[in-house]
Amino acid sequence: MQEAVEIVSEKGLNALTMSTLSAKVGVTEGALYRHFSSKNELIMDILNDIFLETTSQISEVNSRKQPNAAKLQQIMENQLFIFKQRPAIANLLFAEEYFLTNHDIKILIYSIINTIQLYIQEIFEAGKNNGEFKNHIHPRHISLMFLGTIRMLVMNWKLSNYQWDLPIEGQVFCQNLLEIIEEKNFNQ
Amino acid sequence: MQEAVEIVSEKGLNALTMSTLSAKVGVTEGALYRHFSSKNELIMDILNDIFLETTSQISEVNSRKQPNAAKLQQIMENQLFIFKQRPAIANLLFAEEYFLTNHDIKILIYSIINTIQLYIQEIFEAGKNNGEFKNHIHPRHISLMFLGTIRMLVMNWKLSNYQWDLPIEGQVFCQNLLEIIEEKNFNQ
DNA sequence: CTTTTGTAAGTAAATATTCACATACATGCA
DNA sequence: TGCATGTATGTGAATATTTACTTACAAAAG
Repeated sequence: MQEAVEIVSEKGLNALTMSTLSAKVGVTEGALYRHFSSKNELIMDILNDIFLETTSQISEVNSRKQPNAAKLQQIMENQLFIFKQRPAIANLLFAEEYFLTNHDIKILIYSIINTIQLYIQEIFEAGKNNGEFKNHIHPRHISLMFLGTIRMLVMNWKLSNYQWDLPIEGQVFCQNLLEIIEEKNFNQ
Repeated sequence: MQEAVEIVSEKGLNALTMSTLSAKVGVTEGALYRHFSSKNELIMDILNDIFLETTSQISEVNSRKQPNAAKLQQIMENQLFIFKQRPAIANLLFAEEYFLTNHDIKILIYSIINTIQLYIQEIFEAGKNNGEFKNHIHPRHISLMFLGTIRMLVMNWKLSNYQWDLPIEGQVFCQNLLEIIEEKNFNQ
């Protein structure tokens, strides 16, 4: 699974075939089928790992006692750091088109993104309730914009051939968003 | 080209093969090669059409004499309406992964998205300069968030099996964003 | 001795692309 | 009008390659 993620990171999802994977691992294709009944199962296992890793990281950040603005900044930083180190994860999470034909994978990606969005949404909700953020923001909308920003950043970063630092740029964006929605006279 | 777009709209980018396309058009595969030297050329021709259509529409909206907020709303509405009617266009524009291996197509998609973002950015810039939007927004950041929101909306819409109306939901999001950045005491 | 894990060599289907050949049709010429 | 010629457009069959996956058999390990 690690080698598979590496292939996707380096050469994109299309380069991940049972043939290239077996070559990279150093076994025959048949050997792969001893461990994964199909290529889809392999991908779904990887997606499940990503799911667990991501949600555990977000909920860890969420459990810390600190302003909600700080939580959001840390989540974006963590997430972009992961994408920076293993771009494959962005490829897989945002490749809904690629799996349009496969119902199971579509459902899985859907639930992953949905879960992440709900986490973010709750943070905005909490910040709105304790007066940290302005009262007229809509947590559901802002959280989707938050994720959309991450996605667009990653896409631009890739299209620019990784010429700038993803996490740093992400911090700038996050600060800008927070500036707009933060209540000026808020004190913890 | 129209039939190709339809295939992508209905069954995704992976379903677009010279075989399926020729079957849909009602000719043989060889006939397709009388008009397009390769599959990539076909896709690039389609992308170029999308490019022209999109930018002409945006600049038409931009030339109207009206508040910048209204321009943004109209652009989002137009764009989501196009995506609603021909989801393929979203597939193609946002399929950077798919074309990771093809340099020409990557460059083309890059320039399309870049151009669109610059248009949006200019509108935010104008709104900032004439006091319509708050002074501390960053046009480059906001425009990227604007596009990210559109993209995320389209993705959610697809993953939800088109269960809600895309343009209407887009309007709600747009109004929310504008509420946050609009200067309250602004009068044209 | 049984289960796990591997190999080598296949499979059928799909892929983009090409080729020799056929038809349709407009234009130019007698 | 009647005929030749060139070009655009199509056919049908074949190409080599790649794809995910399978099967018969062997080694290894507990």
